[in-house]
Amino acid sequence: MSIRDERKQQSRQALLDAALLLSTSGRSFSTISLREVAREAGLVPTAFYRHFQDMDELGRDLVDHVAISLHHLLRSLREGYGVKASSKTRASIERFFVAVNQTPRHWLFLIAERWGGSPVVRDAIEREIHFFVDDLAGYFKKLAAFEHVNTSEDLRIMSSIIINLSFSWAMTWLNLPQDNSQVLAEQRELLIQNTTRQAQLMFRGISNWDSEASQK
Amino acid sequence: MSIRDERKQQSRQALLDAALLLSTSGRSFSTISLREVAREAGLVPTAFYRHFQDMDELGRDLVDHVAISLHHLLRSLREGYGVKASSKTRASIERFFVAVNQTPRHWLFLIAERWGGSPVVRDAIEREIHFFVDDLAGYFKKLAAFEHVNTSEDLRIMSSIIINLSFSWAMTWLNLPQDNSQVLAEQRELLIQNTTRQAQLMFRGISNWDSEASQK
DNA sequence: TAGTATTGTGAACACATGTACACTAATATA
DNA sequence: TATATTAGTGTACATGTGTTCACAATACTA
Repeated sequence: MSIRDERKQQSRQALLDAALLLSTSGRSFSTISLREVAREAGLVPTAFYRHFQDMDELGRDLVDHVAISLHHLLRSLREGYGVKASSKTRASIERFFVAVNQTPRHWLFLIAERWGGSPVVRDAIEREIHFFVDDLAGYFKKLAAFEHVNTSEDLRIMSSIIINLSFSWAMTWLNLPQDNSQVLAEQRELLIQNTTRQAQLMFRGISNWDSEASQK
Repeated sequence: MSIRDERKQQSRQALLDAALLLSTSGRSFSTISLREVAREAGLVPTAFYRHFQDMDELGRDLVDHVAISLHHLLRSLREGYGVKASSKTRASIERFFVAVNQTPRHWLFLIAERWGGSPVVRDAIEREIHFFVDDLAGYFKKLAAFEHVNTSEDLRIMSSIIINLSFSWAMTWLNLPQDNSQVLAEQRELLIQNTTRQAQLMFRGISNWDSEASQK
């Protein structure tokens, strides 16, 4: 890559980072302005147009960026799961929250903007979530615990439940008070227990599933 | 109530209605302006201040308004459920979607703004959802299907799963294309089937729940 | 090395916003 | 009936916005 292209990529990334930062610091994507993003990225407002046509295009690309990152993270989460097989549910939940802590702003952005104020971003996110659901369903297909689930439609349904619920979990986790006091540790422990039981309930439903009986 | 107070209430309500309308027409609460709200309500911008100190206060009151409405609706949903007892899941889901259709903007507002751009509104909504969860858990306690669930903590967990999932359901429902073509009818049918199975999976988990075994 | 392409700059614009202030018209109170 | 309250009005101002345009500086290309 040429020197010029490389620097352009840097500026571009600075704009994306700035937008992510601003839209996950108590406000939302649709409330931040082009000028703010440029300022945060250390650029003059007009330079924005050298990289994106408008905030919509920035939003779309940001969704792409975030979705790819989360996709990789989710896959690595699974692999970790594969090793210990169907060990303790609690351990899986803990690993999930660690993953959320790794890139909190990505989660915040994707989940908050899923129903947020920008139609363009909303649509882009909904598409990505669809991919997530399909991907997870495909993973389930290869898992022993799901052998008794006959149709791939049922697998998609389970995948979709888990993804939607995990979004609620992630947001509740990220909404815990910021200070790292004793209170936080207690609340985290409580939330982990709570979430673990939710997951256990899910798995009870799955292992007792009967594709034929619930057909109608 | 005096004539003056009555008219004041009317204007106040007009402002609340305008805010709800604007923030559920493709945009979000944090992107609408005080002037827009006043305009939509048929008032001059400065008249806004006769009713609310700022948009934050309007937002808080709007959450109150919406939460009360949904609370009543949910309770009436339950009563309808009580009659037919644990009849078909599908019928319950259908009644749920009918309820969503009854006040779509209330659902849109509450769910979208739950993680939206206004901290004030976010907090107010989180509080209300907490009440919803407690309320539903209290209802479960009296239900035969939940007799085997020992701790009220477990009841709250189930309640919380169902509420979070139902929000996803409502949003997916409301996101279906607007035109009332043949396509819409098909997509609705598909979504109803899909959602019904999700609910059935939940109930499988609940009826096979064992409070002791999952304790740790 | 000379000329071209492109990233970033600075000034300027028309416009929308939140809010302050003095004012009007109608209702409430004495 | 005379006076006091108050919901709604109209003007005004400082500020932030998206976008345009001509320009500067630097990396690419012939």
